[in-house]
Amino acid sequence: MEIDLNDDAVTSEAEKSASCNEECEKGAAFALSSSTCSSSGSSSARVSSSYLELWHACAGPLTSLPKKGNVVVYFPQGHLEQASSFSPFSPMEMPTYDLQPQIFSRVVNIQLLANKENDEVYTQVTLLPRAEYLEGKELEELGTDEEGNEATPTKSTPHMFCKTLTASDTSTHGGFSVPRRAAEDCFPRLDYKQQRPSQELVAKDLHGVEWKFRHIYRGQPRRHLLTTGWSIFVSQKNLVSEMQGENGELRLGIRRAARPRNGLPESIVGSQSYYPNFLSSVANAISAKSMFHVFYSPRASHADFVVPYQKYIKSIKNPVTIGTRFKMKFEMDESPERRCTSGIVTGMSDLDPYKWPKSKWRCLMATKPSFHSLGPEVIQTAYFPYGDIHNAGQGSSILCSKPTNFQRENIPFNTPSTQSGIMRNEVGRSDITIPNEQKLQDNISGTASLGANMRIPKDDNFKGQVKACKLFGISLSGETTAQNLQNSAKRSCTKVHKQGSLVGRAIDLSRLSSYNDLLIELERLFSMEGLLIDPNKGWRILYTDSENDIMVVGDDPWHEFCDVVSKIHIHTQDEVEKMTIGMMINDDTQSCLEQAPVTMEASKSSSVGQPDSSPTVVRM
Amino acid sequence: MEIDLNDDAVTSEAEKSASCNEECEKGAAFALSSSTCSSSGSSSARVSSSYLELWHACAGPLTSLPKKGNVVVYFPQGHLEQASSFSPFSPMEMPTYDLQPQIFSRVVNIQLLANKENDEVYTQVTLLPRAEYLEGKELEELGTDEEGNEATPTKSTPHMFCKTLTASDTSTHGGFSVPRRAAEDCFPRLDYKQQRPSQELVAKDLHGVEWKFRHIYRGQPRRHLLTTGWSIFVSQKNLVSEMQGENGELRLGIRRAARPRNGLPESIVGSQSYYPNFLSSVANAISAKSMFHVFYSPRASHADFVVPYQKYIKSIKNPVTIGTRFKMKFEMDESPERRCTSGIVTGMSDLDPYKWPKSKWRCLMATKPSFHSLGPEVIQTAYFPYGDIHNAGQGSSILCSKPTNFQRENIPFNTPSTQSGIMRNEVGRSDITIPNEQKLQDNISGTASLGANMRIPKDDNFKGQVKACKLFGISLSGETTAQNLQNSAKRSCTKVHKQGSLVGRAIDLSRLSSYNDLLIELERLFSMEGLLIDPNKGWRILYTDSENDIMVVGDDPWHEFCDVVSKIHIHTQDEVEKMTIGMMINDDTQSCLEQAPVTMEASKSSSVGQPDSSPTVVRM
DNA sequence: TTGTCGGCCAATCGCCGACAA
DNA sequence: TTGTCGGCGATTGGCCGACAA
Repeated sequence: MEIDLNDDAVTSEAEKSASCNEECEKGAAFALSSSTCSSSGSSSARVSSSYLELWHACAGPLTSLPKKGNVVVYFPQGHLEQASSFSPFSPMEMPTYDLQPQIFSRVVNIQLLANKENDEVYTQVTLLPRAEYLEGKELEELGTDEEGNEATPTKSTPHMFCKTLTASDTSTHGGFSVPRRAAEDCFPRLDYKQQRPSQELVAKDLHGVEWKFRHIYRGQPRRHLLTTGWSIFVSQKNLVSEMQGENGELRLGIRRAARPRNGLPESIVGSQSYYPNFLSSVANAISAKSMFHVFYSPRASHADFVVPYQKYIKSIKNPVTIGTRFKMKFEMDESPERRCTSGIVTGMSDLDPYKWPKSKWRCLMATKPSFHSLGPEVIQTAYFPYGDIHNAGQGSSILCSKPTNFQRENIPFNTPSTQSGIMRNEVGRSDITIPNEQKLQDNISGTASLGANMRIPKDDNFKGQVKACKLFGISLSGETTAQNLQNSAKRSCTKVHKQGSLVGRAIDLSRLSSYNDLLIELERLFSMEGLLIDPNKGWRILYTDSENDIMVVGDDPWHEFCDVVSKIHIHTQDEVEKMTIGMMINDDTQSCLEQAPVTMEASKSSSVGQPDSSPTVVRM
Repeated sequence: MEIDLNDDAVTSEAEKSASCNEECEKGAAFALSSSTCSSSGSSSARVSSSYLELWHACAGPLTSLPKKGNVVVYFPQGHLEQASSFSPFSPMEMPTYDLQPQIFSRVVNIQLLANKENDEVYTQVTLLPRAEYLEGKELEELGTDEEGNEATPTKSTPHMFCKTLTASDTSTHGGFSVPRRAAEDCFPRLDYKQQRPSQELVAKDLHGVEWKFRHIYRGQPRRHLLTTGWSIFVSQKNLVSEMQGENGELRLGIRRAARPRNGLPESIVGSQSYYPNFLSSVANAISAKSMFHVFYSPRASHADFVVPYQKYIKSIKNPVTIGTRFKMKFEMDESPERRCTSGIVTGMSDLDPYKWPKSKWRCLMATKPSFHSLGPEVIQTAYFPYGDIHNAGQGSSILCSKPTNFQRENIPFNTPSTQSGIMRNEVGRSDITIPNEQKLQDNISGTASLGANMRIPKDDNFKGQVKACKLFGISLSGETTAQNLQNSAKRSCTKVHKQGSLVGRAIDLSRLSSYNDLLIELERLFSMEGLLIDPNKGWRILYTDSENDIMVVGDDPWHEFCDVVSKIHIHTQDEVEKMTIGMMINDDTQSCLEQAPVTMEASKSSSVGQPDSSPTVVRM
């Protein structure tokens, strides 16, 4: 845990602020400012700069937000993805109201908020759909004033310090030891002529709640301490606290070392999980040309589903192609250092061509890596920080070289630009594994890995409908395969629902040994003899997996399918096509299906010391 | 705050239980039971009886709930009313999707839950819209089995005591003083030969969390005390606690003196407040003939918007007319006594004739009085316990005399029976005030009153649309009325409903060992010898599982079926086909509908060692 | 029968400088 | 410069019976 101290009165040490942001990846921020405006509610139109800085200090250095008035692209698919991760409903049960995969909107408002339950920061973004923005719209027409114009704090952030809380700081035995420079820069000056100079500090947290501390300068040698009041703060904030200052008083913020499980308040999570139809408010807003709200937790690991329009257009115009090298930075939960990883894009596809054809969601962009549901030993999924992919040379650590000729097998590179993209990779569905290159922490028994693999289609039944190619990934150390312990199957049978029928059946997969067995058994259960085996009869079989994703039956190896399936669905082809709004089935897309394998090969590590973990190249 | 103590092992003192419920209007319930089944999750199909009793103890004596399988009337208007009370959106902004004001549904499931934030009880009701129930449907067609068939605890509730916590009980200075009778009835017997006999008690709260207490008998004179562990419980539960017992252990529940501001968890409140379109899920469910969920907090003051169908029909057929005298009971926040009030109906109207024409919401029924937002001095609004209005002579305190000639002003009495009803009264809109008649508490500066007034239409613009007359009420106070504890079965049996029969049966699956046994038993129960075994006789057996899915009986291994089944349904083949939403694609596919399920033939179990995992063969 | 209190012992809190990394 | 610790006084926790309502 760390602490930031910021004094608005001093604005000269930009580099200090920057380095602080660097260090404050996990911890608490403590800041002091000297402005005198009254305490501002979160709904107040004017948000003080120190509140802004505090919020960003808590959010972490990787968080950037659009500004009011910016045009952004909203991805309902991504929103749905976030919602369904909390919801008992599968995405299949969440109607999409025929929403377009990309919704161009203007940011009417953006509120920087904090979860009262755990002080985690989050935002409420108010969007006004603007149908007049089209994908083809030229950048010139929009001007470039919005370029990179995100609501990040200014570099000229004044005094602010970070300190990782020590055991002594958080124990009940004593108070908080204030680094000397921090106290001198950020606290009112004490009268050092006294034997034990002291004063009372009053600080506000992100909720506006005041905290009082006794600040004393004592000991031999002398040092600054926060004594009375500190222990209460530690316990109330659950042992992890940050502090910020504002409004002539101190301000407190919190950023915990570990990624939050619940970045959003339960009340908001519930709003998306208890009612599977939350997207209808978006549909309503679009038809009524009115606003809608989106909640987003930058600290939680969900991918950004609101993306600046400029970056979106840039990505469209500069599609990532197979073979593109990349590097990405990310934050580790348990380690103070920033890690980097790199790799090569090996494939692209639509994530869900049924419901969201032509969606650019996660195809042209992605976000921070998602580790929250995993132990430190295993990293399953890697996303890309969307903006940074194309920000090479702008201080970003993401490097985008031209596509190389790196290739393997006979994978064609003819990727339609409208469909190209970077796909996430999931270890759980892998056929191959990438060697680990780096341990994340010595004291962790397992080693962490950024898994990366590819799912290989083995069934031609769905040819032309699924562009099944996946991408790659990268591993860092430790090779523990993700085990789905979540097979909470109290039942030995898997439920099967047939479209149109409220009555489900159940089937014991352990008694079957192949997909063929499954088809025969399903045909028998539903008296559909011959109808499922033959794809021309118009039936399709899908399933919901352990992550609530709707998948096509037959892609995975049989035993892996059995491990992850939670429910099987029998649908008519017509119904499946309804999920596939206007998707073109042609040779171009089909070709992707036929390319199978994937192999990857670890490249040499360029790392020195350790900070930036070695890049890994994956190729197909 | 009060405490209930309940010992399942003793079931003989019904009157004690009743008086306990009487006293426990506010406080905590503490109960001890001796059953030995393992801790049950809230999603478990079988809920222990002590959990049920604890829940009801926490909910308070006025809470009654429909049972699974009951037909109810769902009022989206009332639901919207509840939602908008939390929401930043006005009801006007919440689309109603052209829902009918009354939606007839069958209760598929009802879960008794508790708010983890504050232990307040609430329920999740799963409803399946049943369009075939019409307002005009005769009671006779439905039979009377559902009459008063609410899921309230039985009269035979065993040992349970109530105690209002004293200052000493909740201070940090000491422990909890257990009333002697309570300790003797509900706690394991101590060895009184010892000088200071003591033992450790373990209790579970509604969330299944265990709490341990040292129970000691000491002092001069001797008394029972809970010492070690008590103060932690007090602080964790925020100074107000109740306790209940179950499963061979103690159980803890909480019912606070004051009505909760947040009966529902924030996550659920948020789901209705952040998204103004939550009713769309209802609309979707109706069009898809699928289920939807309703959350309801009996302790919060919202009016019931799910009402038993029978009571609804009764109210329709016996409309309250202007001049009807009534009496109603209600709970006071600050006073342990039950209060009664009485009055005369002076007018009726549609509450919102614009959005909800012909709505019976609150016109034919109403609920507990709503005081939560008011100080003790003024009681503004009075609702009627819907069911009791017509329950005169059944132990209810509501008396319904014939309409008197009571009238006031020149309010016309021409009330169409289809529109007549009792309207709530709101002081805020009153033109006249009814004198207060009784102080509720001497130490309250103001006097309590059940405000009662009348709103007089002053604008003829709405003539013919708004029958604006209101009613009023009179404060009585101090009058304790009889308690009507509805008995309902806490069943070890699984209910079976046969299509076309309003009378359900129950079957003890633990006495059966195979599907074959089940079929034979079902045939015997319903005098259907030979009809179920033979699939060609046109009958099908379905069941509702713990996840509320409707499944075919026979697919799962027998013991797993027993674990997850919550209700068994015997349907005709025709009816099952109706559940299949017409999806004619071609003749081929149609064929599978006609054959549908189901016959099963339980094979002999070949298992050794695992008796119940017998394979089951199903053929069609 | 039980609510409140004084007595009293133990545990913890939390402020201090010493000391050393 | 600052993390940890021993010392130690103050506070609180919490068990006991006395006493009286």
